[in-house]
Amino acid sequence: MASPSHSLSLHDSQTRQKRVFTPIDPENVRVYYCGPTVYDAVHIGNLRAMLSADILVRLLRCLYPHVTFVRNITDVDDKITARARENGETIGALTARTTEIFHEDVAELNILPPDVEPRATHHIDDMLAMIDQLVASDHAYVAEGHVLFAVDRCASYGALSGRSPEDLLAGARVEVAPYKRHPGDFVLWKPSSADQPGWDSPYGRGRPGWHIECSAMSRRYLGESFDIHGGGDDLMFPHHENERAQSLCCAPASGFAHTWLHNAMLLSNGEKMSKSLGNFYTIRQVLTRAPAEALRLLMLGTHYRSVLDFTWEKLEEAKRTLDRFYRALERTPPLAEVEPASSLCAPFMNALCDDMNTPLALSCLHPLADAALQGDQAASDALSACGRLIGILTRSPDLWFRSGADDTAIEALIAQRAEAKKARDFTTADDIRARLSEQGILLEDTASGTSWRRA
RNA sequence: GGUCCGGUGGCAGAAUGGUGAUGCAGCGGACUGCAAAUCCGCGUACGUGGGUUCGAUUCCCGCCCGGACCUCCA
Repeated sequence: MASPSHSLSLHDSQTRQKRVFTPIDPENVRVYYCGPTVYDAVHIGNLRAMLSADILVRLLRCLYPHVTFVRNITDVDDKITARARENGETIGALTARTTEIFHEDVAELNILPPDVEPRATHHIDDMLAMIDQLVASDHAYVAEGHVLFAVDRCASYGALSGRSPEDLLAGARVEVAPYKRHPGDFVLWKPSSADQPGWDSPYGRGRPGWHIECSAMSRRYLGESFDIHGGGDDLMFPHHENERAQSLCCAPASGFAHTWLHNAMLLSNGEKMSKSLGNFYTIRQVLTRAPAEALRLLMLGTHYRSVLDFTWEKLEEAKRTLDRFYRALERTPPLAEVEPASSLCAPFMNALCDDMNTPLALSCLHPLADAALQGDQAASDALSACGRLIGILTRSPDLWFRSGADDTAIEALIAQRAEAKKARDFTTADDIRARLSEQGILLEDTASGTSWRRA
């Protein structure tokens, strides 16, 4: 663990203030993030929330002895039902397949798995128990086979997203169903037809509404109150607002999530990256242009609460930055088992502890790389430790610079070129270098000989 | 229409009521057969109009511009 002198501040979306983070139970910090709905591969915009959570959890693990991180999988949803029908596959096959792709994608970005990854379909009983409770306490009502949450029975409804139930009518995009008492009321349980997934319940065969799953699963694994709940900005309303209302009405004194974290959106050409606009990239598309580690660094180069406009230029720049960092680590290899407690890491840690200011933290890495390039062992150790803390610089420089190339053939050409150089036949030498360059192999002559790397 | 966030050098991107980080790109130099890498040095910015203040990029108000949300969303 890092020195206890680092105190973590986080910006809480509900109070819109940066506050010193104080865990409910310092022995077990509890975090919940909303995970994906598994009907399709995620795009790199979706991964931003996963990465924000990853940085948060990695940091918390430095500061506290134990962290429980829960991130759900939504595997029941009308989009899933529709997609499975389009694809001519079963819902189970679709959700299993896309969950696997999701796991591969987050692993590519070096996003660590959560401690618990509950699936909605495994917690229908928990959801129904909560729905029963809400109906019994008159926070919800049954109408035409639906169970609806009554927003006007929750005094603080709207407190998270900063809107009143009346405000919500202004947008006029609410579904005004005749069975709703208030247009803002939302579904906890809805009836399923024979060709829709459904579970038996006191309200008939049906399926859960979107929001209840997170209330049920966070309660199951983290309790009625926990430390941090996070997700993308676009989840703040309605998803988190509704989740909060459900949970608080079940446990009014709990406070539910003490801190809410919302990351801003990833843009593409100045607009939110989204499936519907078609302006998205998957991680596989990125991998054709740069290692996933470059994408990770790119994303960390903007604060999580600021919008980030994705461009290929930024990806290239991130890759070059990693080239330099890895070169520093190659020049002065870090000693094993270094801890981020070194005083050299203090500016970096302070930046991270200030509401996860990753851009500022990254700027602290450059002087370390400069020093490591000059042979400074402590700087190299610190660079490696800081990098690992945020999930970069985890591989060997050799792997970074030279993986996937045919080193035998390259070494042979380098030997040929060395002969040519010895004979001062620079035309041949330059020709060999040019040929390798076309294959993306870059030669570097040094006093001790020629080394190569992938460009 | 409602709610909220933002506008910083060529680009990206932080901090800050008082000499404005960092990176990339650019320019000059060292090194090199030439490169690459590395090293040294240099330049350029607070959307706009007011206000508060000894002093504003920072705080407040108006305006302009951009983005997000307003029951699909990371």
